[in-house]
Amino acid sequence: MLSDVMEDYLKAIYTLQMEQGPPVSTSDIAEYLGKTPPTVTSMVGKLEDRGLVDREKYKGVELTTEGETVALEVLRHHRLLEAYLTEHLDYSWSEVHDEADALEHHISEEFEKRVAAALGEPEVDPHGDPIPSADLTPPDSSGLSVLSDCEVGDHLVVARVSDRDPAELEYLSEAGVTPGTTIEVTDIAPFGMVTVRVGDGGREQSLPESVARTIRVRPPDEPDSEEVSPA
Amino acid sequence: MLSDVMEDYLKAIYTLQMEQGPPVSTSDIAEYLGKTPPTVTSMVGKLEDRGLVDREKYKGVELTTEGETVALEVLRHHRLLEAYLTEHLDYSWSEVHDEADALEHHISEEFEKRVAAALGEPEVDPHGDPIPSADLTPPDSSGLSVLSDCEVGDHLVVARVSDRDPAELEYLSEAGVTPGTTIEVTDIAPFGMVTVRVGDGGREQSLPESVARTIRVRPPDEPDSEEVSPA
DNA sequence: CTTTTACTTTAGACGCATCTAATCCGTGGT
DNA sequence: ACCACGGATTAGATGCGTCTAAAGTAAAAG
Repeated sequence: MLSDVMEDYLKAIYTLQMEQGPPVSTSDIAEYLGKTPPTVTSMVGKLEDRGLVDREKYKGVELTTEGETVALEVLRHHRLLEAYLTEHLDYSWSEVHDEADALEHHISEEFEKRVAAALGEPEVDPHGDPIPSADLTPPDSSGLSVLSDCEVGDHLVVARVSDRDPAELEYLSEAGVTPGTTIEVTDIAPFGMVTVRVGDGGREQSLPESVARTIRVRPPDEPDSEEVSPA
Repeated sequence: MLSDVMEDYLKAIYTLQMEQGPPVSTSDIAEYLGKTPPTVTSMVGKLEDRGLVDREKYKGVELTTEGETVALEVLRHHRLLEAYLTEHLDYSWSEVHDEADALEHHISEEFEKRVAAALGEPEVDPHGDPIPSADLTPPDSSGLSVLSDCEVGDHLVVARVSDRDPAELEYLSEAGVTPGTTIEVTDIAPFGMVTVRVGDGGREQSLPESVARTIRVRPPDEPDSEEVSPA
């Protein structure tokens, strides 16, 4: 049996691996989880003993296949819950993350099944993050770029936004920058401030670099026309 | 902040107080929670330090008003969850208890509100147990008797059944003995085996004393008819 | 009134997750 | 090559919740 805490570490390592690629450093995990580095070292040792991570001392850590499977299971719970809360309990985009974090370790397989069924086996959560399938094969995230890496004139579709900061989500929701929305980059100012035109003829919206960095985008569906519609 | 475990103890003490009246013994709590008596002594000491229980050494323990409020909050979560799972996620009567036990400590006040709203502010859970109101005033449970204390010829309405044993619930569900059902006691055999006629002209069903002891009944709605019940 | 018995509490230990303080790599700068 | 500095690990302590074994108490039985 794995503790909630271990699951949190595995989820954190998975997320950091997605963002930066392996290996993941002790201090990055510590910062992500709000723990001190010695605490992380100690926990990572236990995860290694259980075969959930591979580790090279003083270097970093990487999930084993088994560890990744656990992380995907937790992430599936998390994202199904986010979707369910949004869809059936009238939660807004920005409220679901903390609730899902609290519940994800405590739902049964049965609950997971029923929630997935009630939602019609969804493939993405409200933030655009892919929901791992029931068989826990790693979702494919290729073909996405980070908004802050794009260039003026790019026509894009918002694929995902980070679910970690409710204030940011509130802001993006106001701005109309939600998964599936078409945007055009109209300006990139100093310090990475990105200005985009939202929707087909919509308003312009400037996003600080710290926000643009957390937004993932993909090319529009029909690459040969001017502006296209989202998925 | 109270730990999950402390909440479990308070809930257990509350339940035992309802069943047996205060004070509640160390060993009863231990048995109810599946812990050893020394563990309970130790935990009860901590609850006392926090002002959640009153205790007299070697005698027993009783909830303070504050402790009772916490217990009612947890119970409200538990029973709302049971109702929600049954109503909206297609759970059966016998499956909901464990799931609710796992989730009751981890839902937010917001979640509680939305679930209650989705259900239309229900007053009882699927087992007939009263759901404490949002202001956490103690529910009134007077007017109920235990089926095993009733007599042959009594006409009764099933008010509540215990939610703790899924197998028993399965059995009662089969037997048609569910909250709201009218029954008539037709026989009481040695060792407390109670036989009842279920529904108006329905079949007869024998219930072992261990089961009859967990069923709470009330008199039928019109008290001026044939037979009425004991205290 | 004494003894037995059942139950409760104290004593002492353990594993988990965490921290602070101290020590230990490894690498980039000179 | 050397060394300094940033990041990682070890050392050691703490609080929680749990256990077993030993000691204590209260109430029933004699």
